[in-house]
Amino acid sequence: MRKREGNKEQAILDAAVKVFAQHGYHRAKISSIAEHAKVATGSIYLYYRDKENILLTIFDRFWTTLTAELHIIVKRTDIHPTEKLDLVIDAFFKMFIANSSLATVFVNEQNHLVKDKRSNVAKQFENYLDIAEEIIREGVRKGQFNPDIDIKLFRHYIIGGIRTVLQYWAQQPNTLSLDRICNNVKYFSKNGLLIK
Amino acid sequence: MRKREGNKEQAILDAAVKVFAQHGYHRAKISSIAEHAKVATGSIYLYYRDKENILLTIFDRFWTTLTAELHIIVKRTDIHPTEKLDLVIDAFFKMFIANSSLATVFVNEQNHLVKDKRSNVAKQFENYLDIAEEIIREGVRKGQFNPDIDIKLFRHYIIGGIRTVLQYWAQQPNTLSLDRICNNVKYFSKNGLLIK
DNA sequence: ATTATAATTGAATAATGATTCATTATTCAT
DNA sequence: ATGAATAATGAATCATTATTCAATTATAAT
Repeated sequence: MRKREGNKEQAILDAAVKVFAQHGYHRAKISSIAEHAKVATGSIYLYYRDKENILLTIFDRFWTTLTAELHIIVKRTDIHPTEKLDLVIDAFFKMFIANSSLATVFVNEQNHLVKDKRSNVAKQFENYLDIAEEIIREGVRKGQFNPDIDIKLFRHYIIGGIRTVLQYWAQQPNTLSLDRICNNVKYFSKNGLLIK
Repeated sequence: MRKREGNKEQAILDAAVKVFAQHGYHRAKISSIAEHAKVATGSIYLYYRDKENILLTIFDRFWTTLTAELHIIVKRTDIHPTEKLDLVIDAFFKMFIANSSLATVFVNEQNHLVKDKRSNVAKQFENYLDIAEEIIREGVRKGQFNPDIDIKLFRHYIIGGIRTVLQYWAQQPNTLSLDRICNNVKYFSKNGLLIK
């Protein structure tokens, strides 16, 4: 027998994130991903059924990781919903600190994947939002969050806001501090623009 | 001579918005746009250089309209920055009331276009944000808006939030009231989640 | 009614790039 | 050292669609 040398599966995934970020999914060429991953074009197909499957794998891992972290945060009883919200936002940003290309791919391709309601990504995303919603409901119950807002809308709004500031950051990851962005987002979401 | 019958240019644009919304720009077929617009495939090329040019025209008109309205709002002296912000958000939503497909196209394709810094869409968008920023600065000057927030970040955040709630709406435009969404967005942006 | 001009058509072409597969290379059990 | 068995290669194939263009049709001026 022959053993697989190195972790080509991961190398392809990493390369794909870079190439997808640079050109967008549809313009990204398999041959270019192969080149970046230092494998032959055909080798890609030993690890992934097709091009779409590469993108799906990227998102699958993304949401699986994030959902696991969210679960832990939601279950905690030692902190207030306000702090939980902070932690969720932290966790979200943390995913991108080491990998700004992932932010770009997330921002640009998430929508297309979610559109297909049968896709696993759509389910994972819905599931994530449902769990996160529980934090908001807890905040409302405890009289800390405004009960009049539409929770479903708010959760979309904040995710969208984050997506876009991330993209802004990903364009110049070295001159902008993700920490600063993260803190601003926490502030916006809780306090808005007005002075109290 | 022969005259052009009907407004094919507009018909193609309208059809393209629908088809781009349904399948995304890259999967959208010129032949399908032609079919929807009730013209022959080749006729598209009498009005638009290529496929990309159709998308660019859609966005060009979108931002031109919106920027004109923004100008008027910013210049007003009879209302407070808070109310100006409301009007800007109103104007934004108004663009989509009659055309939910446009919302989807906006949400999905804007990023890709803006990525190309030389594109006119990128310039128009930057210009729009710059003008809108003036409202925030006015609010800060007048002691109504929090001076500690990062304005550039905030403007991306709110645009992103709006984009995403619009997409949420576009998925089921008949069951969700755009008015309600618009009001929530105004509230989120000004007050955030916390009870005062 | 005829002709010149421009608009329109849609089948044919061309380009692109995902996927396949015949071939070659590498590993390991014997 | 040998030869299964699997991994890897990348040029060839195939499918898809944007774009072109020769032919056709409609309009208006004469």
